[in-house]
Amino acid sequence: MTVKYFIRTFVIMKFQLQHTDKLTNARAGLITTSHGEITTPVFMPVGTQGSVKAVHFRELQDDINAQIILGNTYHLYLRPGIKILEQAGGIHRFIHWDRPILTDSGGYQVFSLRNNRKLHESGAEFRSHIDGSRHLFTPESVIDIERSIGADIIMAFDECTPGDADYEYARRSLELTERWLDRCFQRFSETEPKYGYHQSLFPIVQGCVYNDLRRRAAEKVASQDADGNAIGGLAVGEPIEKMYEMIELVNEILPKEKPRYLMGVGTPANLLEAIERGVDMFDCIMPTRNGRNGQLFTYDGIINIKNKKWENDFSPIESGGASLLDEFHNKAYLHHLFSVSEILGLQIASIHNLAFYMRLVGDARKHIIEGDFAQWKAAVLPRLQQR
RNA sequence: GGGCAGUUACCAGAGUGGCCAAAUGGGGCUGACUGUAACUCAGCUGGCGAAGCCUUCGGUGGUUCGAAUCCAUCACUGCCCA
Repeated sequence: MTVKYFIRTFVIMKFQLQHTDKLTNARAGLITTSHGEITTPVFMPVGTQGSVKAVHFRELQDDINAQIILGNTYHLYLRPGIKILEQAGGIHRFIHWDRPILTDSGGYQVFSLRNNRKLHESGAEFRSHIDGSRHLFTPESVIDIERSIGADIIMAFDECTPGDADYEYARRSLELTERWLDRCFQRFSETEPKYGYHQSLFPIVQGCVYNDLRRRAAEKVASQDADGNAIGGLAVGEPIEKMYEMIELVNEILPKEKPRYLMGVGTPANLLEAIERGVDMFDCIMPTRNGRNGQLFTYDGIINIKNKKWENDFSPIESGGASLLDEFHNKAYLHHLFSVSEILGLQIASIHNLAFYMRLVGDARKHIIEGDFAQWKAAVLPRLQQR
């Protein structure tokens, strides 16, 4: 391994808005980080524990062409732990990924592990899902951990409010998130990156499905003057139309000159709807998890490769698809791999789905630049959703 | 030729008088999955249907109000002895 490969100049993250669609709020942009550039709209594959499940970094880079991937603070803190990550010289060196990385804070685990944690003013007390041990996450400790992990973009510690929360719960939850946000920025300003490159802290808009809460949250987030801003607490049980409403409302307030990151979303259709409403960044486990469970996303709709009807379909996985594997293998073979539980099936399906997501947001970008995004979206949307 | 054990749904396998269309696995079919406790989870898997009804536990014939379960007999399978 050449040392040169990992030497980085210290670049402060910047966002350049390259094109804005005339008919919609869709945008095309360019993010610059110490680990390279990211064109937007961008989809970020999720690599929770330092691995995008079932996908090697070579495929991630050369076939899928992921521009940035995610890691998770809660999971990486539990295993391998901060000490190992520091000894390794940070997450990039540890996993050998030289492009940008973003870490989620563990705020989503406050939501998804809600039976294993208690919320206090000071923070969230988790019981490890692995061994039941107790761990206290505070805004301060989360920033410290994210400094040690060393991602380019780090997320504020929040409570991801469930989509069906009542107004009172949502209000209190938001107020806690806002107090935590101040503490996150305070700690962030008191500490330095550990590995010689810049880190950006993104605040997160919560507020559930309530207009006044979302508006207020967006104003608070906008006032931080962060390098980028995130919208959280969506696609967590609320009706889909509410999600789109909230994105619209929040994006009227979030600064146009900063990237907007819609956390944890979503389906291919969700992505296009959100891009249309001015979102620049996405992550979601859907292409990988659903891929492992046999669901493939294509421009001709959603297919469940486990279904009997693919048993003798020798057509390509996706004709003209984004991954090299799409033409290389046929549906009958992938169906076979799933029916005999071969690991290769999970790999091919994950690679296909991620490559498809990359292609989708890449095509969206292309049409934003060419000026016919709305037309393209209208043509493509019904096909994406058919089965 | 003799002795012993066995034959249950696609497969394996529980059930040994009514609560049995029959446990549980596997397989099969379908569905779900949105900042990943997920190669996971859910439903269906004799037939028709809403309830309910109909046909099943190797075959046949019995006993009994009632049989996968008890008896007789036949067939087949496995193991052991000649």
